[in-house]
Amino acid sequence: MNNKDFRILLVDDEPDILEFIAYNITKEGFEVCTAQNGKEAIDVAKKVNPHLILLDVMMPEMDGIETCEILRQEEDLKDTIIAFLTARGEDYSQIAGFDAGGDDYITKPVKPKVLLSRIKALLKRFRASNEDEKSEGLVIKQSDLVIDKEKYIVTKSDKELILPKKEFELLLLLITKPDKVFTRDEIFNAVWGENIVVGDRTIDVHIRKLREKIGDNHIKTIKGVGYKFVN
Amino acid sequence: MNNKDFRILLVDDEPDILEFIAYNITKEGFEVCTAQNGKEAIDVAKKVNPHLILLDVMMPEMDGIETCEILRQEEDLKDTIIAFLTARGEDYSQIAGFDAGGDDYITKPVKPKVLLSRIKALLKRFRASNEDEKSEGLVIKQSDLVIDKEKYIVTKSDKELILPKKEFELLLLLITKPDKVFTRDEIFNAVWGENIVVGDRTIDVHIRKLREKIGDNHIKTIKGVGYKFVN
DNA sequence: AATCAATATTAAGATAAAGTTAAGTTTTTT
DNA sequence: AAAAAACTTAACTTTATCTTAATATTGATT
Repeated sequence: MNNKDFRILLVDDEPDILEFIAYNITKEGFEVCTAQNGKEAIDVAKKVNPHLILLDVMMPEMDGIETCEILRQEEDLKDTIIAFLTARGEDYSQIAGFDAGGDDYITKPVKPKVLLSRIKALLKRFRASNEDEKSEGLVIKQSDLVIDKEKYIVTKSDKELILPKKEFELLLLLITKPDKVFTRDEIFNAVWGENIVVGDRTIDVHIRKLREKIGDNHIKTIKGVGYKFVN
Repeated sequence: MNNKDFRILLVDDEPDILEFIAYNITKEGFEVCTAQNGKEAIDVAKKVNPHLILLDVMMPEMDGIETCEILRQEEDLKDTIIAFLTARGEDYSQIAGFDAGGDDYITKPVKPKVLLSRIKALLKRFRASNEDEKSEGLVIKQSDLVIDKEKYIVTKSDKELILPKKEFELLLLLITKPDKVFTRDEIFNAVWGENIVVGDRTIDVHIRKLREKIGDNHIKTIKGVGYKFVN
């Protein structure tokens, strides 16, 4: 997949910024479209179905957060990555942004190089998850476990287990690559996200609950390294 | 690439802060060096060529912004990430920081966990560009041994061996260059890290345990020089 | 062959990492 | 608004792994 196959929707109310950023990402070969407010953004998004939306938080009328929440309800856009553009110091918006379904936030002013590096990182995630889904389908089977990603259900030898979100995602992560050791950092990034900070023992507690439900012998600890799923 | 392979230069005029932050990032295994002013920072940066510089903005004589501008002129430091440390509310400095070539800013006071999360996010960019690691095969084979880095497993003629972290890394080091003699210093630097001090016999004990598991005839002692892996 | 520094061997002690539990928070559901 | 569920934290326990220390062995050098 080439840069030119990625559609990026850029939303900001200031024409200067719009032009500046659009220029820089166009130069890298991405396909860019723009919108000046939340309403327009939603219209354009529905039409072009972009892979990535760069969404300014501070906008008149409908702000970025609100726009994001509406975008997230759109079924077609569920795979779209949404990154917020926020002015420095707007700590609150960062947190709220994640609640609203944002995947990342980028603080303005941002240097073109940095921005592009962030965009590429985000799109890499897209590539990765896209390939996963195609190759693996929505149901994963490993030993006595069947995981249905869509239904959010785990079946252990024909018994249905209902796992809370975090436990489910943790299991899903480990099980996608059986035997691979996932470091704590990898797990945090994948399950909690890069910018969320939680205590050291949180992961252990979730591992424990998982083991309680799927059996002790599936998740193995490699002390000082991480955890892995084994059959 | 391991945390201990990342060099971080920390610059702040207040010894307390210096010590506090240094303590916290050292604990995570990063290699840290410090400087108390802009001039010193430039000297040290040239010498150690750090991956990341955490630079306090408010410093007597030469402030962080100015220091950054000078650092940015250094050819060797063009890949170095520079992040500013600023007190909350110093609005101006943040903007100026980006003009000066900074990549990020972090507001003080900062909680250790948050700081570390930010640092890891910044260094991830480095890792990403340095990504030959992944393509560089995760499995190494030598004589009857197969080492799987991803799974953290060593297989000796179809028998799985589980090696603890230090033993695994030690074997990995030796086996990447069969027949090369690694001195004790080289081994310490690679497996333990530059700043960790352990007794002389520690290495012998690990070698012994390795020999116990993979067979006596693979690791050869060159008295007075070091150890090497032979087939 | 005697010497001596370097390495080997062991087992015990120390340590850092992970496990456990229960009590707080927060979020979601009713 | 109350209740329940999910998540996080914190204090404490356990354990695998690492280090040390004491003693033995090796092998180069004279």
